[in-house]
Amino acid sequence: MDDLDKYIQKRKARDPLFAEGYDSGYQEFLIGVLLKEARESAGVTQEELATAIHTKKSVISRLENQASDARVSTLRKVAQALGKELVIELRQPGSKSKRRKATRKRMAPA
Amino acid sequence: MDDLDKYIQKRKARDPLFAEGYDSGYQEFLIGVLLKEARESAGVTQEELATAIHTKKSVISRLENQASDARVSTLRKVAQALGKELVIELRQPGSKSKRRKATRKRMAPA
DNA sequence: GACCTTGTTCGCATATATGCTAACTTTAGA
DNA sequence: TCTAAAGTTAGCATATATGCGAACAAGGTC
Repeated sequence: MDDLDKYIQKRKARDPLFAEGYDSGYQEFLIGVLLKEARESAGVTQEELATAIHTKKSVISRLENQASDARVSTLRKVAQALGKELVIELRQPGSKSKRRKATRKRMAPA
Repeated sequence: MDDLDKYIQKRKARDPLFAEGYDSGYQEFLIGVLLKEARESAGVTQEELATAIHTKKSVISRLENQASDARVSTLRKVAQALGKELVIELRQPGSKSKRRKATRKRMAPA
């Protein structure tokens, strides 16, 4: 899953809004990343995915990039087309595996 | 979590559409159940929850009962008001814990 | 450079969730 | 049975996601 990390770094660089959103934990962005990651690991283009769910590539791009909201049904359609299952849960905060926060090593004294 | 099971049985009885949806795995219903469960276990009324997210109790009821879709942002608001975290994942189908399918015991021979 | 594939963005139309009010139903307690 | 609290549903207005076409951008290949 290192590709995802790389992608995130890259995108943070050229997309300040994304960086802000990601760092402050806004998840709308993350869903887009999730979708993109799933699509790429499935090895399909946006257009192929779009066709599979009877829509257009512009729609997929918007889902992956625009920070906007999405309906559960939309996510489910995409997930299914990618051979995945959409899972929605309510968790006790902090109860699980948030993505590790790049533990920064202390600088060695100069 | 037996209360949930009881609720489901009860609702299946008086709501055929729900029964159909639930049994065939439609998840729109399940989200409503999830929300209701979370709210009740938090011990708040629909009206209290509604107030917390600056809306009306009718909205909460609709979320919990109507099989309709919902936006991710809406679910997140509700989750947060209940002190929960909304988690969305894409899973390999069958890779986890689907709710156990009421294993029916074989009838004893008459 | 020209070309092709893939992805992004914009603008608009349409579909549908959400916000709200009001009336009704259910449930629980006295 | 009466009452009050809690929940449900219907109808309508509004906000916003989705569907779509077209133009543009980024990358790769020749």
